[in-house]
Amino acid sequence: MARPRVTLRDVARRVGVHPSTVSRALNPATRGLITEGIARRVTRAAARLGYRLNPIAYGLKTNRSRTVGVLVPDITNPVFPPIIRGIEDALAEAGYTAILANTDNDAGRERVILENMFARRVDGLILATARRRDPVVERCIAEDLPAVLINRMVDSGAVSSVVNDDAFGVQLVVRHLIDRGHTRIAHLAGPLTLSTGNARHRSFLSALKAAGLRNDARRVVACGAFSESEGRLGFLELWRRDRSFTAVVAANDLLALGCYDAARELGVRVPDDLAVTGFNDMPFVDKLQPPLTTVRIPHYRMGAQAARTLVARLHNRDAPVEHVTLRPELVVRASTAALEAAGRGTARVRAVRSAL
Amino acid sequence: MARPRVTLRDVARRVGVHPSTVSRALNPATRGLITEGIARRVTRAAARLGYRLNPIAYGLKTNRSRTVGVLVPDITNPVFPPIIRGIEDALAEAGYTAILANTDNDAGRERVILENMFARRVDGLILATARRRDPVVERCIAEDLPAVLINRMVDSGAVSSVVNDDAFGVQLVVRHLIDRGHTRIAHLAGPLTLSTGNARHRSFLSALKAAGLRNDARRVVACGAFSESEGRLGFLELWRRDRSFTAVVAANDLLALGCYDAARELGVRVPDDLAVTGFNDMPFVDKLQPPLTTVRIPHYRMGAQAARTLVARLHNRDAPVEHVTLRPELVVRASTAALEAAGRGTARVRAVRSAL
DNA sequence: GTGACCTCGACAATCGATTGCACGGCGAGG
DNA sequence: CCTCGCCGTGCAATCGATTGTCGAGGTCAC
Repeated sequence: MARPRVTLRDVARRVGVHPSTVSRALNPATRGLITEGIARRVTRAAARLGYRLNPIAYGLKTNRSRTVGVLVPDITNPVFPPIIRGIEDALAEAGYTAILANTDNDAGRERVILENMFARRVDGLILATARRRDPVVERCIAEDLPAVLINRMVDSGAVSSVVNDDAFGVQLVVRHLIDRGHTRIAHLAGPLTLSTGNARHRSFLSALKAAGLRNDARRVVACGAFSESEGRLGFLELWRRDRSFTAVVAANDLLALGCYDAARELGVRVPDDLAVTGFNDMPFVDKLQPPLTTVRIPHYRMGAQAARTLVARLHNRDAPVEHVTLRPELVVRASTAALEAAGRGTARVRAVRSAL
Repeated sequence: MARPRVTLRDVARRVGVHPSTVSRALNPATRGLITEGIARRVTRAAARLGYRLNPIAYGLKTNRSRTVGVLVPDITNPVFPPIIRGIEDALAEAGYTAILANTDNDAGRERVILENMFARRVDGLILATARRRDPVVERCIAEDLPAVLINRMVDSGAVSSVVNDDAFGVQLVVRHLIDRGHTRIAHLAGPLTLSTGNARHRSFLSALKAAGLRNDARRVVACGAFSESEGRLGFLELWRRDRSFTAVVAANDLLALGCYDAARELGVRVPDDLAVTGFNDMPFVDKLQPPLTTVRIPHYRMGAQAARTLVARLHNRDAPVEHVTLRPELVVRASTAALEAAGRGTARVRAVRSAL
């Protein structure tokens, strides 16, 4: 039997005071208004009866739901689960609950979901879906709903965000490749409409420049999406344009996977003929053949940080906009290893090419 | 500015009727009580004003939250995201929202989370965490909270469930191996305290029996958890006991991954010396070297089905307990391919072994 | 023409909390 | 001893919906 829940009145009756007194005694912010003795008796009685605040009633009265909406493109993409765990763990700590939704990067779906979030009276939003100019973000600003972006940013910078230091990550990769003797490095960029794709692309160009390498426009292809199939197509396009590169910096692991596919089709061997790097360090990329050199992003920490930033804003409506950047680390694996040891170069690549 | 939301009273005022009339006109179940003409005017006005039911107020009054708790062990485990998507998509269709929580298989955490779910007044629970005898499930029964189990079952069968047909899946795998010429087949079982580990183990034994193969107890090892490291240890134990088997049926993909690791350490080649099969068809196991033969479980459909079962129960409190079983399919890849073609057998395995 | 019945919608209570306001009692100061 | 002020608590309104009850008005039969 669902025993009836204990309410404020029950506690009040038990102690012999008015419900409002109980409410005040139990609320840390107003507890000071109540005589210490009574407050203690209330607390004890509440504990004994097993009183729990009814969040629904609380929400109705205060118009706060202690609930946060979390929008991700697709939870099935393995970068998001750790982010989500980070968010949920940090939110739980502050007494908030997450409501998750997948947008599939579909603007229509996004609108519906957003509508639903508003209806559910979420106190704030964490968005992993932002485009560089984003209607959802603008709506949040217009409606004055606190939001924090994660993983991506909007160009205007008007909303708090927690992102990976993409520039630093790309730098790590490029330096690593140069250390391995590469000078002709191609880039398989992500969609330039996403801040990640854009930032990594720009960072790639400046990393080349910083190393004194010339930038050949033929060696950069932007993919339409962060997916394996787009990666494959992108690599084929790179290859069609010019085959003189000895390394590819893919803007994320899925694109790198596409490179593997295309390379296999073309008979190009990784890493003997070509070095490939990814970005994200998704689960299992260490199990690929060869294991993928990539950049590990602190996803869990990013999630937790985003949640904390949002909670801070929720507790203090005019906390300043904050942009947190977390440092990634390079994970070297066999897809780029032992290059100079093999003493290989263009000649070898040419041989493969003619064998096609 | 957060414009004030439109309420029932606003609509009522606009049409010139009482709020209760609006409520009834908008609720399909009670709409019949209202004259068609008024009902239409109300509907139109509501649409024009952009009225949206306030779920908080609704929840307070009806003691229903249109919210469902979803407990999974760890969203980071790649089998769960598709399940969760299935759940959320199906729930959304019925106007419900999921609240997700990760238990980490920790009973203490589970209790806290459950308490929180009760406090949030979830209308029902979907559990992917059930042990064969489970306190959470018992609590749900005691409190009369509708629940549906997914992926796992409880021994008592007292709660609805949606599971994969593990027996059928194991049968597919064993038959496939036998077709490939294997007769000495080992089994790396999961924890027997979980219904999946238990069912797959039992099915393995009966599949052997059905094929007229003898069951050698040395060829079965139960792992302590569904993890790569446990899989590795389990395989080493199998190997220590007896090396005459030519194939391993792992109870899930992570265990199979552990087999790959151990095999590599021992110098055993897959599939040339040993066939390995998994279970689940996790993302990227097709990228392993060699790609893993495994059983694909319809995770998304399971999630969706679980949600629908729960919603049915929510709409009709005495819907019968229901156990749905979904059929998996065999995905043949290189980890078991072309065995008989290689004409290999014990002799070859012996050779490898002596080479250690 | 009148009474019984039925239909439709208004009224008001309610869910469980928060919070502005009023009030009673007490201490201090004149 | 009276009054003023303040402190601590009770009172009651409120958030936005649902729903049992009641009454007004219309219809129909006698």
